[in-house]
Amino acid sequence: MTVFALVDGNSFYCSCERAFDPTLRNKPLVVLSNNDGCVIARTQEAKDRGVKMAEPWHIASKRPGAKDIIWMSSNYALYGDMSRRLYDVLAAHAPAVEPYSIDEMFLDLTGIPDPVALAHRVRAAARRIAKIPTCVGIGPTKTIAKLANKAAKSYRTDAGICDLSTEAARAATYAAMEIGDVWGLGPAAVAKLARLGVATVADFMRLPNDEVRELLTVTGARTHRELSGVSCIPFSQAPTTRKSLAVTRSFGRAVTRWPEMEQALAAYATRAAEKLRRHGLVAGGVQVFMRTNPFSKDPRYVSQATFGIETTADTLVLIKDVVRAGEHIWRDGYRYAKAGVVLLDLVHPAERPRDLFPSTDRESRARLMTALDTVNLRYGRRTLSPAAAGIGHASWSMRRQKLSPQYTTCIDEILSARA
DNA sequence: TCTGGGGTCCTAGGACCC
DNA sequence: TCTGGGGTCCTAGGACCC
Repeated sequence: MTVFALVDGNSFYCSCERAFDPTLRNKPLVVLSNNDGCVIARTQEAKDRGVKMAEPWHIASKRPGAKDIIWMSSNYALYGDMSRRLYDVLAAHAPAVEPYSIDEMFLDLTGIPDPVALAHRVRAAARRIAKIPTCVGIGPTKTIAKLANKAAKSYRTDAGICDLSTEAARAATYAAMEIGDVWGLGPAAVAKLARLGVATVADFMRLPNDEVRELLTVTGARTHRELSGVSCIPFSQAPTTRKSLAVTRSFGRAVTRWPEMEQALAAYATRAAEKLRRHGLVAGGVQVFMRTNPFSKDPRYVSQATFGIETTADTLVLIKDVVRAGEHIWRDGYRYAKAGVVLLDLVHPAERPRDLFPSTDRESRARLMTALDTVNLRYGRRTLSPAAAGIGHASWSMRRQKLSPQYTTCIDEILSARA
């Protein structure tokens, strides 16, 4: 039986700022996004004053009661550094750590005699050494650990730790938690479930898995299984290579002339190429997009172009290609609010993708398909062969699946089944 | 007036192939 | 008149995450 913990830095960006400026303690504080547009972190004191996550600051700051809130521009170099400190503290206490985001890390506590005691030690050390207050959620799957973390945050009396390892603990908590609190179920899923009268996690668990799959596709079904205690999202310490990389910006002022857009795209392409080299990767494709402001009443226009590039392309060639693609999708007469450059299909230059589908005789291919079906079903995915599943037509993209990390984790299993 | 900047995965459907 | 079945590759778009 697996045991996972999710450690989450409370109001992480704000806590980082407080670590370096103790006068900010006990004060309402928010950290804003680039251009100081939106609120991306809030202390409890700021939450108490009604500031919402991702709210435009020009709205939130005007509310009565928000006058004493201190705001800061974001400092990602600092937050990245603090994140590494937090990682070091966790790695010193737990057998395995998987960073999930800048402020969240999963621990694999399988086989640890007293996970809750360890969680207490981790929290104390994180506060003492990294100066970051944290909450810890514990459960047999990542989704349950995430939910436990949420619960630990909600019930502030609870010492910042919530353990949902046992069925009994889950039964009590699920009835009290809204379905929207579940990792993986967003607004669209919540709306669909509401139509079935599903409001709490307990309601959700009363639905059969097949029905969930029908309603929310394979991802929803996987979440459902995870909540029932079956671990479907594997723990992995090895950092995965990123698959894409983007440089996008909202313009401070609407762009209406091509030369301005051209300059912006050239700058984005340059930054993207820098990032690419910093990671030691090469790209197989590029996407260029531009759009008008979706919040405005102005005529709307959204367009993007995707094209392949030689992985050896240097920055100047990339800029030229990006600008040419941008010119292609540019239309006069619109007020552009945002544009970006995305590099796709990133790989390490030396890396050769493993060939899962060697051209073989009919019979061994059929055996491979059967093996894939088995594995896919176990991981809550739609089965590979549409014919085998009685589904009308093939919409299954082999390429996508090959690149999917979850698929990769099953490679050995598949290959051994094939043998 | 002012509404972030990144990411991942899944589904659908068209073009094309044998 | 009948109009397959199994596949690849690509684009577009939705949904979700932090």
